[in-house]
Amino acid sequence: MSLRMALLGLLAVSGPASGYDLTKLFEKSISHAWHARHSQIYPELNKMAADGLVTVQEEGPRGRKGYAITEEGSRRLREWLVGTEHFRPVRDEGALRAFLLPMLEPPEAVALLRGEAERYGAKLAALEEFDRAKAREGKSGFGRYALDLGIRQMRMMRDWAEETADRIERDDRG
Amino acid sequence: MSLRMALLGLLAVSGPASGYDLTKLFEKSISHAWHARHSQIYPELNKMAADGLVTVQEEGPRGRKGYAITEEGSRRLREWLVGTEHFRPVRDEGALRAFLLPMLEPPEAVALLRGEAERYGAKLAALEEFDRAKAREGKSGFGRYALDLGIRQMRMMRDWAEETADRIERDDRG
DNA sequence: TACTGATATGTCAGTTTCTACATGTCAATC
DNA sequence: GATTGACATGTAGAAACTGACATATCAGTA
Repeated sequence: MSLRMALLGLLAVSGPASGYDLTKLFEKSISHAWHARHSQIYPELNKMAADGLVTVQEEGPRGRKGYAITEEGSRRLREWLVGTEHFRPVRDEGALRAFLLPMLEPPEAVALLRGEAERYGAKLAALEEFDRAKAREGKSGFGRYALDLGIRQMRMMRDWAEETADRIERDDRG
Repeated sequence: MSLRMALLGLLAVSGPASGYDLTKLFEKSISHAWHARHSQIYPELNKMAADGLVTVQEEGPRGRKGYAITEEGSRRLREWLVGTEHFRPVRDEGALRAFLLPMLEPPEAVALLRGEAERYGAKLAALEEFDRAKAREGKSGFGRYALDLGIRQMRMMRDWAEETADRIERDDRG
């Protein structure tokens, strides 16, 4: 269900798009929240078209199909959002690794954490740049709340990794 | 691989445990990072035993099997941790919903966010209590870094939901 | 003209995960 | 003695997801 809803959301927010576009949009806009490959997206779009949630609006060069969300799709998305009890549990390998840190020798753990802090910092910089670009384009308000969340997540992870590395070094020496 | 490594980590940290224990430990200690049901855990433990990563140390009442991590299991876990090239993408339905908020009318979005803020706040309180209990038991240092991360995550999500609800209300009125 | 890289869509086999079903023991209480 | 709830392990079918394979077009450039 989540993939369907993510695709409907992207179509609603960004307007009509092809499977190829959606694959890239996933990467660019919500990769820190949900992830899907083209091998999952293409079949799903076909099923969604069969179920009347999207329509093929135009056919472009290279077999391109432009999908658009339907009334039905929009209705279903809103229902799902308001509906109380989904909540697929989080799966975050980065956080899992954090839990497993005690298995390593302190210097190894510190090296791992410094590396992660760097990666999170890079991702943070990319998201902040994206945010600035959106601000310049004048796209304000509603659409940027998720981006704000992404930025907060990356900043939190970076700070945690950095501070935990510091703490381990301090405890190791102390 | 992640499930295997999570189970090895739990066995290493908490000592020998049964599938039943591990199911509850998952819930209690790393549910905000990784999740698994007993229907996934029991078969995995059997496979891990066949692969020599764990051994059945004792057989208790009601068919209980006490698993312990082996040398080989410990080695594999450390290898996996240090090895660079994993990074399963994050899947977080809460964050996905954040992205989809623009689909709702402002009052609906605000109600949704207030509800989530409350849930995150409750989870935060539970983790903080767990942390205090650990501190009282004198379990300090290394083992608590993951718990610290969990606390930061819950606080971040709660604050984001609360502040975003405020912003939407402000924008809606303004 | 040939090559390269981005665009574009698909399938398939294997792995992971979810939901539901299924079974039985032991301790405490009524 | 019967019931209840926590303990304890499993299976099976379906859905979601991954990684690799497969194919073809179009634009720009060497």
